[in-house]
Amino acid sequence: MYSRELLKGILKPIILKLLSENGKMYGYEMVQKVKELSGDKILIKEGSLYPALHALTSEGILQTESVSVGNRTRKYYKLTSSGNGQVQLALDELLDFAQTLKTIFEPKPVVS
Amino acid sequence: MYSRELLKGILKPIILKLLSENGKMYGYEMVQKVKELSGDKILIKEGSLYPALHALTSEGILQTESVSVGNRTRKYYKLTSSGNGQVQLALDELLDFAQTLKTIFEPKPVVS
DNA sequence: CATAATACCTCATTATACGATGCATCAAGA
DNA sequence: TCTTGATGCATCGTATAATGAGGTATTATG
Repeated sequence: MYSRELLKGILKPIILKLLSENGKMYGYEMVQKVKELSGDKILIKEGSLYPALHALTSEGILQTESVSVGNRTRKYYKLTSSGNGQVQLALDELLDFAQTLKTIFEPKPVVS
Repeated sequence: MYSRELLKGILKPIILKLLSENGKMYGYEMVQKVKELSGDKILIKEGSLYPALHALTSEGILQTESVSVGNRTRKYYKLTSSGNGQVQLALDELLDFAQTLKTIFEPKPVVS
């Protein structure tokens, strides 16, 4: 698990990335998926995820679809067409950011 | 420039990285160096930098040395011996984080 | 029968980067 | 000479987003 503040700013992009690749997912599923993708290093908390999903929905980027599974309700999220158009910019920024971090923190070889 | 929140959590590690490689630096110099290293993508603001430097100093990780340059005072920062021992963990975390981001956001090749 | 996993949710707290602001020196050009 | 931009330090209120703690309910497992 990374230090708390490092994760700021990456939650919404992660959601967008997941949905752009998988079409539709529900909250609990996203938590599991990110845990798996990150090798247990990023554990999204429900207290973070649900507010983020609601925000993206009210921004018109996501839309929901509720499905009953037995007696439980499962709420699927997917990108709106408007959301679809905005995803690539967010993902590009994150990739670029990751590359910049690598460049900065790459160990400088010791001259021997 | 990256979206504001993305930069949370990377400022102190950046400072540690700079000092571990350059021995001693002063604040203004760090701002320029990061700008250069990041290709103008990370512009550290003074309102962020100086409080961070002070915090690291009061945590015993950095120590200062004031030098007069003409009529101006320049405040150099360097790692304490205690700080030196803690640097590697922080830098490793950031490198690891950068790699995780890359893994997550790497474009998934479209199967054609 | 109890516990863990599934599945959703809200809200106060916390951490940190930023903008605005302030002060002062120095170099360069109009 | 005057003004602008760069150098160089600093403080402080604001904004933002992730978290922890709390809540409710269903389903599977031992």
